[in-house]
Parts: sequence; C-alpha cells; structure tokens
Amino acid sequence: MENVTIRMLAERLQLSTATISKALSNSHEISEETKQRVLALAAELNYVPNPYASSLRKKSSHTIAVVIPEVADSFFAEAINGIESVAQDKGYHVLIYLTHESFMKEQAILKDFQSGRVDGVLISVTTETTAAAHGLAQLAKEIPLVFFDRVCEEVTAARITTDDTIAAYNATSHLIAGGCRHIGLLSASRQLSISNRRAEGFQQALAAHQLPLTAASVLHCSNDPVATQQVLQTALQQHHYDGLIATTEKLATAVYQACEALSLNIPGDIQVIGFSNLSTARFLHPSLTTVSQPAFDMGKAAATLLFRALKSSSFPLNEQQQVIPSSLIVRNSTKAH
Amino acid sequence: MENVTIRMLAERLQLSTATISKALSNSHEISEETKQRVLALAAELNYVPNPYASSLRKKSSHTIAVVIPEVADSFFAEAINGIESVAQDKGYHVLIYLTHESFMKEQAILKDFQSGRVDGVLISVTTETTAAAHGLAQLAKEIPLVFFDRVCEEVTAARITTDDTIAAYNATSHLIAGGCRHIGLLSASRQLSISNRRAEGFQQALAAHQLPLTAASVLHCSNDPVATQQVLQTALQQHHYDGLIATTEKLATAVYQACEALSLNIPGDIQVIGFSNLSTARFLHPSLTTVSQPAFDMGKAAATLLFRALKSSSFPLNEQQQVIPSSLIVRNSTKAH
DNA sequence: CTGAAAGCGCTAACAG
DNA sequence: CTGTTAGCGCTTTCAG
Repeated sequence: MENVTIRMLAERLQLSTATISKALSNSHEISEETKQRVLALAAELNYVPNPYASSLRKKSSHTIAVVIPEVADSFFAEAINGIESVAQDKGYHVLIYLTHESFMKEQAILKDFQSGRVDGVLISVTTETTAAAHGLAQLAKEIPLVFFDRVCEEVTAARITTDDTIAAYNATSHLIAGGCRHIGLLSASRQLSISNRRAEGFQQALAAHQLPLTAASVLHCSNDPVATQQVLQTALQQHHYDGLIATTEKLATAVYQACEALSLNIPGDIQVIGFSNLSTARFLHPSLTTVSQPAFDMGKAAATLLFRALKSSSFPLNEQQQVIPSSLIVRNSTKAH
Repeated sequence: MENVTIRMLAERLQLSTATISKALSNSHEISEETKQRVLALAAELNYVPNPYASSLRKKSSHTIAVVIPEVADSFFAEAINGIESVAQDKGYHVLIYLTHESFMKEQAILKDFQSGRVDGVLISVTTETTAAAHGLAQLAKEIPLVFFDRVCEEVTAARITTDDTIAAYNATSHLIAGGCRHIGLLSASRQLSISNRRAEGFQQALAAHQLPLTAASVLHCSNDPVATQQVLQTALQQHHYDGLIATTEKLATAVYQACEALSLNIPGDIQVIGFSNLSTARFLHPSLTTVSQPAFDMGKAAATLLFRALKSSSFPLNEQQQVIPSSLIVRNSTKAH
C-alpha cells in the first residue's frame, strides 16, 4: 500500500492540496465543515504527514539534538530524561549523539548540524574538547545551542551548570573535617572547565585549611578504564592518601575497585567522595558519600531554555546562564557528619 | 550567511546541478577532474548537504529508530552503545525514543514511523504492550523492524533475545542449591514475553526440585517505585521468603532497599539474585549475584541484522532469530558456589 | 473561504 | 562525460 499524501486527500475530497494543508494545520482560513471532512478522511486513510517534505519547505524540523559523551552514565541518562520530558511536551523529536569522549567525533557531529537537520542543540562536551578553532562558536551563532554541565567557557552560548567550585570546596572540607590531611582529587580532564572548577574548589578548600597542594594532589585519569585502574593503584601505593574525591561516576567505581585490589579499607584507610548520581550509591559497600548533581533538572532547564529560543527568536539565548546547586549526600565512605 | 546549496556550487563552476550531485556522490559518470573541482569548492564553501531534501527525494533517511522504555538502565544504555557502534560504522543516524513503559506513547511513536521518518526500527517493548491489534505487526510489514530483548512473540519479526528460560532456571537452581525453599520471583509484567519466559524457567526449576509453586511464588510489581516498595515490603513480611529473584535491574535495587528497611540480612535471612547489568553489582553490600545479559552484543546483533535488511531487500529479516546467552555471576548475595 | 502556482534542495531518468 | 527536465510532498504567497 502506498503512503497516503495530501494530494490523495485532495483528490478524494475534490479540494486543493493547499486547502488540505491548511485544514490539517487548523488554519483559521478554513471553514469548520471542511476541516471536519479533511480530518475525518485523514483519520480514515491513516494519513501521516511526511516530515521531510515539511522540513524541507519550512526549514525547520521539530527535532533537537542532544550531544553527550556517553549514555551509560547516570548523570547523562537522567539528563536525557529531563530533556525528553520537555521535548515530548512540545512535540519535538530528540536525536541523541554519542561522542564517546572523542573530539573528532564531536566535530563531525557538529558539522552535520549545519545542514539544518536539527532546530537546536543541547551539548555536554567531551573531555578532549578545547575551545580553540572549534566549530562550536560558529554553530552557536547559527542555531540555538545550550551547554549543559560540561560547558565550553570560551564560547558565548547559554549554559546550565551546577555549582562545581562550591561542590568541590564542600566535598574537600567534608573530608578535612573527617580528619583527612592527604587528599587526592581524581580529575577526568585537563581542559574541561568543570574539571578545572572542581580543582579550584578543591584547592581553595585546601588553602583555607592550610593544607599543602602537592604534585600528587591532583591526579589526571584517562578515559580508558584499564589505564585508569593502573594509574590509580600506582598512585595509591606511592602516596598515602587518606582521602579521595572522584570527580566522575566512572572514577568513583574505579576507586572502589582499586581499594579492593589493594585491600585498602574505606573509610578506615581512606575516605572517598564521588561526584555521582548512581542510584546504587547507598547500597555500595560502604555506602558512598556523593556530590549528587541535579541531572534531571539540568536537562529540563537546558531544554526549556532552548525551546524559549525556538519559540521567539528575540530571546537572548546566548546570555542565559543558570547554576543549579548540587548536594553533598553524606554516607559511610567518609567519617564526618 | 545563507546555506550553501548544490545550485550555488553549480553556478560558480558553470556546471549543472546534476553534475554536482553526481560528483559529490562520487559517481563513475563524472570525470576525475570535475570531481576534484567540485570537491574543492564544496570544501572551500563548507557545503553541507540538506538531509531533508535528499531524504524526500530518495525516500530514505539514513536514520534508524531505537525505541526503548528507559535509558537510565544499564541494560538499555549498553544496548544503545552496541547499536551505535554499528550505526556509526555505517554512517547512519540514531533516533532514540523513550516510552517510559507507556503503551500509549509507544503507539504514538510507532505511528509516526509510517511517515518514512526512519529506514528501520529496533524496539524493546513496554511492560504494558500487548500483542493484540497493535501497530507493531503492521509496521513490521512496512519497514524493517527488529525486536531486541523484550519481544512481542505474536508478531512475525526478527528477534534478538537472551536465554531467559534457561537463565531463570539456572538462577532458581542456584538458590535451591544454596538451601532456599521458599523462593519468590519478582516480575515486572504479566504480558511481557520475557517475563513469562523467566517465570517458566523459575517454575520448571521448582518442579524439578519438587518444590511447590504457590500464590506467593510470583510477585507482580508495577513501574512505580513507591508502589513496588510497598508491595515488596508487605510480601516480605507476610511470606517468609528465603530467596528472591529480581527480574529487572530496578527490582534488584528495590529488594536491597526493602531488606534494609525490614532489617533483613542478605544472604543470611534471604538470598538474592538480580537480572542486572549494573557495573556496581560487585561493589554492593553484599555484592549481588546477577544474571548478566549481553546487552552490548544484543544491541550490536540487532543493528547488524537491521542493516543487512537495509542493504538487501531480499534478506528474509522476519525469519531471523538469535538467542545470545546470559551468564550467572555468583557473588555474595547467595550462598551456593 | 478556497485554489493556482511556485519552490524548498536534491536526485534520477533520459538525452545528447 | 555533462545537461535537461521532472518531481519527491508539503507550505505559502497571492488571487479570486
């Protein structure tokens, strides 16, 4: 069976395609009666509009893109739910693109967006993404774009972030209050702004408590889990950390693995805090003290901003910035209360 | 700056749009020299083809849809990675649709696919999906469709599943070997075929060991976590289970929560097995014995099948069935070895 | 209130 | 090897 088109409806009803089109979009120029006839036949023949024809003509696709490094991560999964909740509401489609932390892939994806495939973009950049000479700044000028969580600070565009500096400061202070003196910060990236913000908060807290910042204080980990495990175990053996802050979810579980391998007791030998939205955090052994990010709300806020821009082109999207607070959830991997 | 089109390239090079189009698609009818000139100018002007124009004309979009209940679930997240890995390889785009276990939403999404928006569909149905009078059978005739994990058995279409019956049989036997005599199976759905397969395996194992199947043996849980927790705690108090099999990831953590609330010791008072791909399973307290599904491979297999059908229309897609084995990973939430 | 006509950007015969 | 022509299905002036 061929696909039903507007023209078939027009022929059957002895009307023009223009009239059908208008009737289907509920235009006020069309009489109630005609609308009813059109809608009835459309339903009967199971008419489904061709989105490509419509997009081509209207130069808008009712589709937004979400570009993230990884989907197997509680933060991003929850953020997607937040985004979806508002997209569904507005009748928009959501295209999800995974960069797997590859800058190359990210670039290729962004380039594709110049085609007009999507009406707007929500993005959380890769750990490799540098500001320089990147299509991002360009793209942000061409179509509505909102950064969430992992922003590119050098690019002028809307941003939804959490209070990374403060969160790291508080996490560090919490460890210090619990008696830690040799704290390590596990960082996932050297260029990522949120990594740097977290490192800043960490350093500020150390300074505020007259604790030294050494070469071992900040430990840079890669995206490769095997390499990370290696680095981690080596570091744990060389430097006798009594506290560790894992700045990503994957790093948090990596710490548990390393401690298990080295028979280090948490929190006896070493206290641990993870930036994580793991729903199982409270059931871990020991339960994990976390910096919990408002993932769903961040996704929702980012999408909301984007749709405001999509609705009214005069909305100053690029000036929008929102910081949504995270919270420190104290559990048994740390000693302070 | 306006978007660069094929016509602009044509004018600049004094060629026809047809020639440009063919040159860009590397047609053999075009001379090497012309191709070079076209490619050079395209690169210079940063030409990006309009996918909607192309899709409209070719009636294919180089896009596939993935329809799943939920993304914040290790199984589906990993499956997406598997799907993505082959889609990226083939240069296809992946649209992800979340049903949130709602049959209504699923129907609306599937209907949209009749528009030709996507070239093929990979789907794992909702817990509410019933076979009857559903758009699925219809859709499977119109465009290539592959079920993965949660199949609709009544619909003739390709399927990638895991060995649910056997997995449940083995899980149950494992509990019995560990001394359990009053085992409960936590089911997420009454109609879902994989739930029924798992229940079958469970019952077979009970029968094989001369254990009775009672009204309390199979416990049906809803999608609402609060209601589920309620049901679970009530059941745990009324019936003195000594073993529990959670057939979904969410149910597995719900069990930990309920046991904590009721101060039930795992595995002392009650042994637990979860169907789950949680990466944190080994770090839980106690570490969780799991039936681990080959999520990534299932996604990959489903996508591979789909692309074979997309490549050659003579490929008998609907006859394809693959069962990829899961594995029982024994940890400390159960006693047998 | 309805219709005629033009065209979004690209591709696929078919000629030459 | 290159060009002409037509049209995918829909929306949008502009006329009537």
